[in-house]
Amino acid sequence: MHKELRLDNQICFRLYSAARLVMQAYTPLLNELGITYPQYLVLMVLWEKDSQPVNDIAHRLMLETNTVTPLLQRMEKLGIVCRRKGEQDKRQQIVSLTEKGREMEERAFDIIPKGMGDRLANCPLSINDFQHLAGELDSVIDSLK
Amino acid sequence: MHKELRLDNQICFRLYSAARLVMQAYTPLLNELGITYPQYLVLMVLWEKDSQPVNDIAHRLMLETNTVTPLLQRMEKLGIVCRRKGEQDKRQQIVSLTEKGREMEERAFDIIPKGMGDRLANCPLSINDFQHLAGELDSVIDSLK
DNA sequence: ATATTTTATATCGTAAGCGATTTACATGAT
DNA sequence: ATCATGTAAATCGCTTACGATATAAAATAT
Repeated sequence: MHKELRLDNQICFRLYSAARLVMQAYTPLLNELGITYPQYLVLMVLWEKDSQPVNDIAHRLMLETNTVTPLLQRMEKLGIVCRRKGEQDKRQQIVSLTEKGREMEERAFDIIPKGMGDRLANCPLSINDFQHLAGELDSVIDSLK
Repeated sequence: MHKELRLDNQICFRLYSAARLVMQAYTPLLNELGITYPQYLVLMVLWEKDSQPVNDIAHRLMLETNTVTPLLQRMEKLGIVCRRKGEQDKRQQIVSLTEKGREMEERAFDIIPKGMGDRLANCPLSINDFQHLAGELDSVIDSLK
């Protein structure tokens, strides 16, 4: 029985569980908008800067294009983004928000921050703790990406 | 442009990315054992306590049985666990390690801790930082599960 | 004892993720 | 200019996740 191999000693299991549980907390809120968490991530990327090629979106999210392409195809079906061939580089697909996608930012702003605040109300961590956590996660991310 | 909706301000995106990147770091190591990360989690549960019903494994991993059942079916095909009906309660499936599954603990011990240590060598966090991170993640997990 | 409800697991459908390969276009080399 | 190399997306196959539903056995109610 090796203590290194005990579940309770695994930082990765904690990351894996925390990520899943936080995504689950988002789910009912995102359902009101009719989107999933990864779709919400794509929207945040596009709200920040509209009309980007698939590759840029994938890099920003640290995902492969073979994950992002089908994601964008589903979002196109939902009518929240549109895709068109790049003009200088015809290999690219430039992804842009539709009017519906743009309008979702206000709705998200009304629903998500408050909703997540409520869900994390009984979490004992302070704003400071969360900032600290963010920094530590950034260290892990930077050293692995 | 709402700063609350910026990707950089999202603790959840960090958790999601860190979890994926750490799993990716495990992948080449687990490939040597011929298993995936969730399968490794199941093995850790069974190495700790062999012969458990599906429900107990699912609870330990905070997963639903409809995730764990197919996972166990694949592991059975790989010959690392076996499943048999519960004797007192015939609804249960008792999952046990095979000889192959039991032997994998030593191989995992030879490969995983050292391999992950190497991969995180350039991560600036100390042992103390990791313990602190573990505590903060536990707070998030406890308040959401 | 029989009917109702709960519980344990399995099945189905859909959306991610990701390794491997393919296709179309662009870029650089000769 | 032609050919080789590189790059952007897309496609394929497989494994998670998870909501919803089904099925069988157990527990409870009447």
